[in-house]
Amino acid sequence: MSKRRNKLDPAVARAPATQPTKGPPETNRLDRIRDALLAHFDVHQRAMPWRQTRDPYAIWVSEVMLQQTRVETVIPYYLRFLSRFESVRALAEADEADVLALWSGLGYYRRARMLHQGAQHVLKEHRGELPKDPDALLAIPGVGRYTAGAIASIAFDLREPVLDGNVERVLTRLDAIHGDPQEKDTRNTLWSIARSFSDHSRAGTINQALMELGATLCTPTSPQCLLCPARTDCRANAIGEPSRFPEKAPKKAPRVERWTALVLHDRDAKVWLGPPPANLDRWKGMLVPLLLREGEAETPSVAGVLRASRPIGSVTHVLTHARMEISVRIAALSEPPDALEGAFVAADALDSLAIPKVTRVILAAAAQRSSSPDKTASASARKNASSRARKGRATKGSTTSKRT
DNA sequence: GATCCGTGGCG
DNA sequence: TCGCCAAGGAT
Repeated sequence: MSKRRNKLDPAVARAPATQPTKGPPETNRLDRIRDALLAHFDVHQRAMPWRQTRDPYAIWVSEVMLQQTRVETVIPYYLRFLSRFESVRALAEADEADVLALWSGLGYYRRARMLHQGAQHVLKEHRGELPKDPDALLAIPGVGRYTAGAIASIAFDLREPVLDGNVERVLTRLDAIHGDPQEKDTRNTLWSIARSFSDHSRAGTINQALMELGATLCTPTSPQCLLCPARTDCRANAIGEPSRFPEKAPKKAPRVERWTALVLHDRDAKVWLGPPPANLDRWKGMLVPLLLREGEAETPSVAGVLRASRPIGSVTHVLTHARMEISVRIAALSEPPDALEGAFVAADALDSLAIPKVTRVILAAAAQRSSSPDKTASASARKNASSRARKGRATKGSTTSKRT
């Protein structure tokens, strides 16, 4: 009974639920909302590259990239990815490192690894052709209930529902549904309503219209109800506080992780990069500087390099569930450390490698604070570092840095 | 069912 | 400045 629920003020909650001015049954309300959504979507939908194709593979790629990621962010990645991997077979036969390289900067890198495995699954089990059957789609690595419904409805015109964050928000508002959508009962209710919406000859378009509405008008804060095609049928709007829905539980604070990053550079201004340590699965398959978690013993050879290094500052990198406080140290080395997988990499080669943002953040900090930046950073890294120095501190968004 | 996984934009 | 959160899925 400790669940937090935002009980509506009873007096407010009793407000009349709009419409039935002429007493139409609920099925007519559903039809009316669907028609209004379709008419609005047909006119106002945003242009997106994956809306110019019916290739199920392309739509699959777009749906995976769009998981927890905004449309504007995805577009350039999508175009580059499809240009490089034009088919299921091309993706399946690629090296994982190349797939991750094209995913660099997009985040949630497990999506890329699963998509790669998914392509191998489709090649082996379905001869490279995406299956239509929702259950067969669900069996593909990285494809869950949402993505299976999206591919089935958008690529194959099947009457399958989708439920993502947008649809969840739109539906809880339309029916003024209480309870955290993460709870099973509420979730089942929402899937059921989503299914009723998708039971239509234009299911794929309706699904996209629901998502588009949530992304453009029915936004989390300050929704633009006056412009909404479904405003007269929306119960949250009738109540007067649409942004009260959905009733999500507050999020927990991210844990703090303390790390030391050891930036090793050789005489040619190359920087050592290697696989992340075993206790850092988050960037598995990608390349990072030497990273040591606080409290964990280092090998003798690393300890030696660590003693020979000097501190040059710290950076903070914020992720969804963790906040990394990273002490950055640098050391000059003539040869790669023994018994360490990895290599010295030229700064201008980073763009073709599988590099997470944290690598760029650490290298930029090291380049900026190095006593001889001309030898340890590329022109672009110096530019980034100096522009950050001019601003005085934080780079965009989630990362801050400071001198020690 | 709870936790974990990246990054960028915005109010 | 900082918290919120986005076309989720796997474990």
